[in-house]
Amino acid sequence: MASRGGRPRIGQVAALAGVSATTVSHALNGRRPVSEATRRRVLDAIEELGYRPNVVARGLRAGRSLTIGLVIPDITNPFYPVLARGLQDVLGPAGYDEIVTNTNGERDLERHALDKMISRQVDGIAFAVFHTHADDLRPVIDAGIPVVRLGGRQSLPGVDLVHSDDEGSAAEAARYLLRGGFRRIAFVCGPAAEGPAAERVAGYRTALAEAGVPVDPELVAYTEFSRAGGAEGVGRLLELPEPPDAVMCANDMMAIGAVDAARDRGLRVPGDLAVMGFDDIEAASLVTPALTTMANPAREIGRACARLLLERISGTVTGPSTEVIIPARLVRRQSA
Amino acid sequence: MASRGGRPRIGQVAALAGVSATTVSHALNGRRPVSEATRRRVLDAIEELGYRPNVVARGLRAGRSLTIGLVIPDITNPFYPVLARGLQDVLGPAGYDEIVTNTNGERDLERHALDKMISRQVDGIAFAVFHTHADDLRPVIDAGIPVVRLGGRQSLPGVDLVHSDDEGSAAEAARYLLRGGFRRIAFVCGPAAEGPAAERVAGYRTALAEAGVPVDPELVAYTEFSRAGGAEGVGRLLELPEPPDAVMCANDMMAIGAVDAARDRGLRVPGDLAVMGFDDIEAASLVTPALTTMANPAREIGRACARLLLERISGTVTGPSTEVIIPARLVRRQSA
DNA sequence: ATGAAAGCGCTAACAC
DNA sequence: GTGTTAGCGCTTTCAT
Repeated sequence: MASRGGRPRIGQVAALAGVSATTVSHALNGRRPVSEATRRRVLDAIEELGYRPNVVARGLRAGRSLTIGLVIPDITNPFYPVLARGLQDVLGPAGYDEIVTNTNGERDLERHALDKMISRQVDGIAFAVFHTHADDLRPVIDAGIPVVRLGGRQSLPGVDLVHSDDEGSAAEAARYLLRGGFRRIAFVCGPAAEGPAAERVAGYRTALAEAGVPVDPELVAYTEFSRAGGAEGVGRLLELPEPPDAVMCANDMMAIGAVDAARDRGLRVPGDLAVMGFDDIEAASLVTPALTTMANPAREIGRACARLLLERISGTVTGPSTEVIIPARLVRRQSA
Repeated sequence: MASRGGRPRIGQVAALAGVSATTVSHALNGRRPVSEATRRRVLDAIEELGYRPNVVARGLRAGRSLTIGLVIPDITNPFYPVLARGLQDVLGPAGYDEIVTNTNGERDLERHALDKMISRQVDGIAFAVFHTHADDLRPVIDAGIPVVRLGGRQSLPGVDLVHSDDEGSAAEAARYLLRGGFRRIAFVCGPAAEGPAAERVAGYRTALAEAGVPVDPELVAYTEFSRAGGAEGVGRLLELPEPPDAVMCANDMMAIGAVDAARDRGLRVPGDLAVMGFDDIEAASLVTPALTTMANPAREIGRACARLLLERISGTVTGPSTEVIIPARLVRRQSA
């Protein structure tokens, strides 16, 4: 009867209260009536022994673990902690805990992490990965575990998708600049306009077109997703015969680089060149001038993901793949 | 025999391979010899069925969950993701996963999180909290779960402690400034010199004393742990009859505020006033001038914590509370 | 309103 | 080298 680590088990509580384990169980989760007197004795016994139900045993019996798995490239990347928190905002109150695994964006580790999640009997998986093919998800789907993919675009069959509204928020950013009177608005994006970057470029084009501003292809610079990349891209744009008066960057690091480049050439930001970023990383409010940017709604994405997961787990939602798109928020600061 | 969610269980593998469940088990974790031929058949059956052992059941049987709990105030605070990653660096290869809970620094939630960890049968707990008293840890200790406390100073009985070397690193920072020829070195710390702040002030004093530089009490400013606080503290210091030529700040946000204050007064950094931070947050390298700072060794702390936990779990270490102190690293950039 | 017994999926004695 | 049996701690029929 004595259990490992000296932890009391349900039988000891039952013995002390003079009832059966069954009754203790029901007193605890109220699935059938227990007389008030009995309940009191049980509760007292629990208190006295410091009993805490074994969630692992309960899970084994019930066929669910009250655990969800979060599979991400690297928790150290500032986007993911916020995402994780958003998940917990919703999952915690529902009684779920979250187990986190980093994959470094490597496909082998992603597959391995997925296997581990199955082994651990998680009730749902939130995953933000790049290299996973539909094949890799087969085992998870077959195991009947709901999966929500975070970010990315192409939805896998049987997998829900939550991501930010890249196109819409780029359009919103562009409209903000247009309202500010800027007319030669450039866009500094990554090496190739694919994935989110493509959406953002599309939104930018849409907004310009709406406003009747011609879209000059020369004003889209392809470069690296880094501070140096941003500086380099803006450097090239500023050498154009008709340089831009405003620049939208695909992320905040690039925007910081853009400010560097402007400063190096003696230009004032936003006086001579307005700069907008994307994401609203912590540093965005700390640099000088503080960055005007579109806040990446990481926390909202996490929450939406958690809600979807809970619905799938409870069977409230049963249809085919769902796609949830979360709008980004404009954060006005000094750079634009 | 068929299991939930269509997941195959060990019995099905056994049936397909024409052996007993025991043999499958041993083929899998090699605790007793299995003939090569049998092993092959088992492995083939596993492959064919896509079998993945149920870690929950295994854990129930074995009395360990291969899970450790991480209890922190808020994963959104940039220190903790790095810590979590450090833990995983060591825990992952050892087969452990990490379940993370945020407490918002509230004592009730901390207690609740600890209870949850016991219920979930975690094999160890890493916790970084403020309001937990020894009493709150009683249940965990009684349950025989190893606990390592992260940061903080006073070690609780039966609880190991890992933290950064605040005193030593403050001394190192001060020595760096002294080597740079600065002689009137100020320190901007939090509201009261308690906890880590006190250690840092002590290290600062030690280094000055070593160098034969008089320690002027006026040069220690007490203020808030924020950007505004840093600006305010430095503002006061600069109004002194003999203002400092260098300032050490208790964290990077305050250092950024210190730079603000200097700039507002037309002072150049580091020309007129050298500024040093603590922590090396991401923004430290992004602001202008980039901050010279003492890097908070969060990842190393996480690793050390994980090592300690594993040793406690395996029983390699059995003595009384251990204390591990991790040195911080000087990161030279522009501000000093 | 309460108990006894079976079983979730696995592994560790204890056989042979 | 392999199988049978019991049991980890819990919840849930099925009885009473």
